[in-house]
Amino acid sequence: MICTEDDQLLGWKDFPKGLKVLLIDEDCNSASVMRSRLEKMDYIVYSFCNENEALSAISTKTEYFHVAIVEVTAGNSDGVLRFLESAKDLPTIMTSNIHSLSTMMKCIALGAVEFLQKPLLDDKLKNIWQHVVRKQAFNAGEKDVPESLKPIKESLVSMPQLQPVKSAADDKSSNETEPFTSIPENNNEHSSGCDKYPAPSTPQLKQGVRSVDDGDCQDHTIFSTEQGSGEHDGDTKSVETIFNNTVAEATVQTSPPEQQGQTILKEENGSSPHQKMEADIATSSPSNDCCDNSSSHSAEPIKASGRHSSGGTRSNKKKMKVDWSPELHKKFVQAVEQLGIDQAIPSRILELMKVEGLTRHNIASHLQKYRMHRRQILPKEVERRWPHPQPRDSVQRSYYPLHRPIMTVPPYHSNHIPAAGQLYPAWVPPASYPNGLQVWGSPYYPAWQPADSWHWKPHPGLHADTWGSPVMPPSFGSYPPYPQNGEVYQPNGMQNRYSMLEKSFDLHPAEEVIDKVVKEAITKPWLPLPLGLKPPSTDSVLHELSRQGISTVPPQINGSRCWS
DNA sequence: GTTGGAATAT
DNA sequence: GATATTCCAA
Repeated sequence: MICTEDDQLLGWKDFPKGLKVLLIDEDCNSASVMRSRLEKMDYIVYSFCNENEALSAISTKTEYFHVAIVEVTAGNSDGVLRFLESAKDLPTIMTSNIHSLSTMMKCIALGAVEFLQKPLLDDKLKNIWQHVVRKQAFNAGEKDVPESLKPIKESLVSMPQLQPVKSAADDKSSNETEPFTSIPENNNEHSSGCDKYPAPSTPQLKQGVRSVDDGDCQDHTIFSTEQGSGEHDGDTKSVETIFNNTVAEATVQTSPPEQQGQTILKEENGSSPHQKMEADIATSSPSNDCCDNSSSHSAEPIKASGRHSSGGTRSNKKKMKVDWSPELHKKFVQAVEQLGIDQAIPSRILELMKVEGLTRHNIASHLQKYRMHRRQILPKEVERRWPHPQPRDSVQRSYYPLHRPIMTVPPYHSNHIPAAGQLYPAWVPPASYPNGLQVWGSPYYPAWQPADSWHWKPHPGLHADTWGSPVMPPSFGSYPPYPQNGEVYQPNGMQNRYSMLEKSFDLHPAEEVIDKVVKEAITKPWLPLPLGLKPPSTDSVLHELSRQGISTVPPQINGSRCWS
């Protein structure tokens, strides 16, 4: 998986055969045993009886060592520690019969890559090469990297696939046969059963890659928990936030200011783009000042949280959860108001909001909540303003413009869309807005209030005189106080013309309205004629139409589609 | 097939 | 409670 043909060790066939191991063991017998075991594994062993000899050999550079194995005894710990300090660049594995946590900690703290308790298993010895690869691959400078190992570093560093947890079987089946391809394999073993091969399991303070290992382990655990027993199928983009935080933290804490930690961190961030996005937005949102000009919205990613990235190549079933921050909600409200609440449908709201990543479904869901809030709040306001007895049902449904009486929208001006905040001043001055009308989100959105103060007529029939020319057909008086959906609200083509009509009635004389309607009918003869005019008005329209040469009208005009 | 809206699930 | 998802009608 992680290694391709190109990643092969150049000039190092059968790696790790020939790896040079510096062995320090004061016990000659133990040393010879260890040597023979290592040599069976095709390592080249240089054994020393004490640290000084070894350090001398290192300093004189008579030989290059890839890895050191140092026996720690009760009596030589000082020397061992000294060795560790002096040979920081050499991956050093401690072995010992003693079980002293403090000694282990000291060694590890001083840079030992691993502390192995004796007796040593073959597997552990066999895998010591991993420390070499790791050390070389993630060493800060290139200077210490043998030419033969540089390909390893490059391949490892550039390999986000290091993170995912895949089954060992996968790796084995798909990997090349090059020895170092077993790095992830071993890590997999490590992560899928963290103690199966404990060899490279010691926390490695000097090398960021350790956090990858740990991350693997944690990742696996957390991820499994998150996803259930099932199907994370190696999708690294699905890693939960907690995983990223954990890894990032571990990386930062354990990595020296070298590059490897940062590299890993980048990879982690990259594996969860939405998280970065969230962070970015979270910091930028307070400065959002787009409320002043609702028409100048610029596409803006949403702050979203969730376990999956929306941009993942894999089909993540779960969408990210939209966080309707005040700013986002403000945009929403502005869009709704800009559209006019009767035109505020998810798709249009979505267009106006211009928020990247937001979907129609998100809008619809939010709109649903929005309306519910309105539904809860408006009755109170309505009750306050219109203390007339009225059917409860009507009040409850009045939140929705389709059910409200006509004339709740500003005068129609051909293409003018009133800006938010300018919607209904003619009816109720802002000063008269009740303080108690702190509706959903209103603290954030002054422009919201007018929209909330729908001063619709609870009884159009009763108050028609108050609001200008009635627009109900003659039979309307016998109707329920509130037009049902599909009555006042004209579906399809009827809607525009009619809403235009209704929008015009409050301020425009009937004749002017008729003119508008006539013009509309002329320019868009395919649309049905509006209903809702009083007979004289309708007659006037029809007369004007015939005068203009339009003699036929859609059947709806005479039919009873809306009013019967 | 798309959309909006309500109901329901998470 | 907030949001996503599902269902259904248009």
